[in-house]
Amino acid sequence: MVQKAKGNNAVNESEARGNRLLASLPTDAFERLRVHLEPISFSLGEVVYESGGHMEHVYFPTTSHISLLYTMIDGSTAEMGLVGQEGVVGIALFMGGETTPNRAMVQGAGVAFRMKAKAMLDEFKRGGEFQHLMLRYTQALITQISQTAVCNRLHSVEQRLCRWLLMTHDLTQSDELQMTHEFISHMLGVRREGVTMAAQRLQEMGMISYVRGHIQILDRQQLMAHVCECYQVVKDEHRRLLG
Amino acid sequence: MVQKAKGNNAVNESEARGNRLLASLPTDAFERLRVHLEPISFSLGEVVYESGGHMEHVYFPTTSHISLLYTMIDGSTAEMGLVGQEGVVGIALFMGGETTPNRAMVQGAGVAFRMKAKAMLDEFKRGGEFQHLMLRYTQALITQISQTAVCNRLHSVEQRLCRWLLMTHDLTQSDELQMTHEFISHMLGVRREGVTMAAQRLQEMGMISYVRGHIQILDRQQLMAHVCECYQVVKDEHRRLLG
DNA sequence: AAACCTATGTACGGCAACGCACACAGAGAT
DNA sequence: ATCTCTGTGTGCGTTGCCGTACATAGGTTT
Repeated sequence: MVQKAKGNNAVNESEARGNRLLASLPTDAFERLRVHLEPISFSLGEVVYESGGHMEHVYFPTTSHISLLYTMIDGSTAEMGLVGQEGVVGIALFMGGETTPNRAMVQGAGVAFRMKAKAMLDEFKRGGEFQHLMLRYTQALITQISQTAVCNRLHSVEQRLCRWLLMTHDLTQSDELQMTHEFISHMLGVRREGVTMAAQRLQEMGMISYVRGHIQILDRQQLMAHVCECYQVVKDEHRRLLG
Repeated sequence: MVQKAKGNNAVNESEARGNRLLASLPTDAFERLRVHLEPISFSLGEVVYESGGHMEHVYFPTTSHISLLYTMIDGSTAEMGLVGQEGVVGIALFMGGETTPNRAMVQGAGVAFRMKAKAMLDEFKRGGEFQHLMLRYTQALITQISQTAVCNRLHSVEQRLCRWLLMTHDLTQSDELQMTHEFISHMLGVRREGVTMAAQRLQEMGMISYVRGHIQILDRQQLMAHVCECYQVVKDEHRRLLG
């Protein structure tokens, strides 16, 4: 579940730079952080942070991606944000809150680099490029969450499924996503049957094809044409902030 | 619409400290900012920031409160957050984004203190208590937006109306809110008729009473019993972060 | 007091999504 | 080869909210 790096303390640079935030750091900042980075292998469904729980690390995903979820008292859930190689999990640590009232769960198996909170904070407090980058990313995440709020209110399950597939595809190297309708339903905050019906329609239109937990993205262009504006808004804002 | 302070440059301290963030500042930080503060009187419906527009100031509301809204291409709107005396409008300026893709609109007429972006940034970059406070507030706002995302997905118009009334009441000194069903419908992202129906039910249950743009909060306890958990989650998290 | 505007009330058909129940099928286990 | 589990398909009736249309009632203007 949690696998440490092989022998030496310093981590492979080009691997760690697979995370876009780490990749954007100037050499000196990266070198300071490097010794504190530790690769981790995440498996699907693993809980990275529990709601309100103590956070010991921040995580910079490279090939993995992580959902930010809220769970209601009655057990129903909905996703508010999605973090992959373009971001970092654990912003509450530098924002000063230490915890958040939501859960972070692995949505795509893969690798992330983690760092102890203190090491991260030391660099953050220098006030240089690292701080800048973390804050700009946080703003991009705010846009994502905001757009999710509005999208949840105004758009159909089918449109939201398109958006979710596109976002997930952006974080995945292959065209095949490993996830069941059931899993997606918890992310979108709808019934499993609702996902099945929407997925059927997308399949009929030739955008995707699926069997038992494997979804193939067949026609990204068509998905883009079918999705609500929310997808592009978040994408554009991310590009504007972090280029 | 925009009224400047009377004679002297420095603003009345106890008035400006009506904003809870300014109130929490240590004396030295407050004194540095003080000369840059300027009182403004906002009227209902006024647009503070346009989506994607240039931001020249940050605003610290005291008696006013401001909605953060997103407007879709087709003109439909929904609120993602609400800022009053406990917060600040314009976080994008210190987060490094300079603008945001959403609009800020006055939802309750009243006063705010504004400050030029540069003056604010100079203090922010000192890395002291002001920076700390702004970041912690931003985290509280993230919680509010996140909870709105989830609430929009999982709760009924009636529950969301309760939440909205309670939040607005918290930012208002009186028990009377000045707003029409139409206005509220744009905030909740539903039809005007939907608000009318929900408001009727709350009135029948004795929680509120209303006539033509005036809503009286009659029984806060009952509203609290009727609202979804989202209200308390946001409230608690805010207290934890900024207590 | 009449005219007018704005805010709220009411009604009707329609649809998307819900909750529940159960059938069927792919994939691994015995 | 059969069993079992998990994932997907389908069919109800129900409900919450939508879109539209129009009626009534406070307030304001003339």
